Amino acid sequence: MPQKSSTRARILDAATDLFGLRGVEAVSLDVIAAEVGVAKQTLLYWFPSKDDLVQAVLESAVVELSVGVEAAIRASTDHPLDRIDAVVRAVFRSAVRRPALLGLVREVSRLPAANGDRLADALTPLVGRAVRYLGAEMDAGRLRRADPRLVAALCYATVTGIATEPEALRAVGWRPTTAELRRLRSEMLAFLRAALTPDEPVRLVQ
Amino acid sequence: MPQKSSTRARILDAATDLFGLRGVEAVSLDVIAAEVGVAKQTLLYWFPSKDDLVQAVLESAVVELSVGVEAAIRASTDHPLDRIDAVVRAVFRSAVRRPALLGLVREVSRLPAANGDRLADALTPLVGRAVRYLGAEMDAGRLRRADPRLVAALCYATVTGIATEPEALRAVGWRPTTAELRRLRSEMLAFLRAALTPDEPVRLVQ
DNA sequence: CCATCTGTCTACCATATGGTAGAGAGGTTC
DNA sequence: GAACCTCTCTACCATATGGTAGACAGATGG
Repeated sequence: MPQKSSTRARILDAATDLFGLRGVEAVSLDVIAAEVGVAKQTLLYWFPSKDDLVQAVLESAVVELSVGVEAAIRASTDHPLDRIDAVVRAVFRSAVRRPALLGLVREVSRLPAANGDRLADALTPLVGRAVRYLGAEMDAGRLRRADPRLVAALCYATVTGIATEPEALRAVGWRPTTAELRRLRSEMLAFLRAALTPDEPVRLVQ
Repeated sequence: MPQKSSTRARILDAATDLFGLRGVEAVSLDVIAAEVGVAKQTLLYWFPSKDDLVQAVLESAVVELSVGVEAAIRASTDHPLDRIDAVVRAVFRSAVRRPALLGLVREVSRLPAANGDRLADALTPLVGRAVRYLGAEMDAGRLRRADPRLVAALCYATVTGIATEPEALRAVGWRPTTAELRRLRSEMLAFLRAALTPDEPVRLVQ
């Protein structure tokens, strides 16, 4: 069934980019169908409703992101600073290759409840695992002591910041080149590392 | 003209919240009108088109955010770490009081060109000023040396991270209380401070 | 007391949207 | 070769959307 997979995959692909870049509610089935070069009803043949399409897009996006992250984790040393670094870099690579992916993540909080909930079911264990990992490394003294959930949120914010900032900055007139982006990423990682490294005198703001 | 202002203001208010939380394209004029308790045509009387309404919402949001930030800057010491701290706190206060505000900012990059461009015209000088300020403070050795545009982006990411993370984390099962949020904010500010403080040995990732 | 102006409304309209019904083309199986 | 299956299409449909036309109520002012 080569034809079958091909059309379905092309629809999923176009929908991922359009949903991620413009927002789920802003993109109509007609637009997606036109982009793929197919009748809307062909689209509805493969995905019986828009909700089904959204669901499929989210699931494939999670898989696409996870694959890169898992590989990066396996390839990294076991020091948490290196591991976090590797994960952030992996997500960054995904985001550069496919800006829509993190756009989708950012989109989650405004999804209709049904889709959002099912996605939450998929993500909760992943986040839980990360939080437990960070907590254990803090106990071992290899990360600055803090609420591990906060650190997870900080990493997430850094990553989405790195990945979606260019887009936002473009809106205020800064159009970074690829080289600038790479440097920006390195500096951002250095900041993250500085923020997470333990045993440095930090003036806490109470 | 008390009646006049009142209806217009109520429309602007409801539109700000709905656009910011659900996205501009996802919210119809009917929904806004119903929320305000007024006929759609009353809304179109005050804002001749949806684009006009969006524009007005963006402008008032920029003003609302700027007022708090400017006040925080005036009230802070002139040390950049304190000043950044004050600005971030001010934005955070705005975001807690009105979660839609940062949602709108996040929304900018996917706005139709006309609105996006006009907003960019309003924001570019503000961002430019911040970047020049950060650069000067780095030259004076009071901030870690880096690309000031990056630092601006980092602060922005931190703020939107702080402000929109709760929403995103709720989607993965963590429902932070107000107290947790406050602590989370403090820790995040400490991280930011640690990342920006100069003269600390930082292991740079090349 | 008439004219005007302001603000809100009811009644429409053209278009776009998500979705249904069903036909037909091409291959596979018995 | 007839029945079936897979895939794509054209033709619709009900609803929702942004927007227009114009009526009506009340204040204002000469």
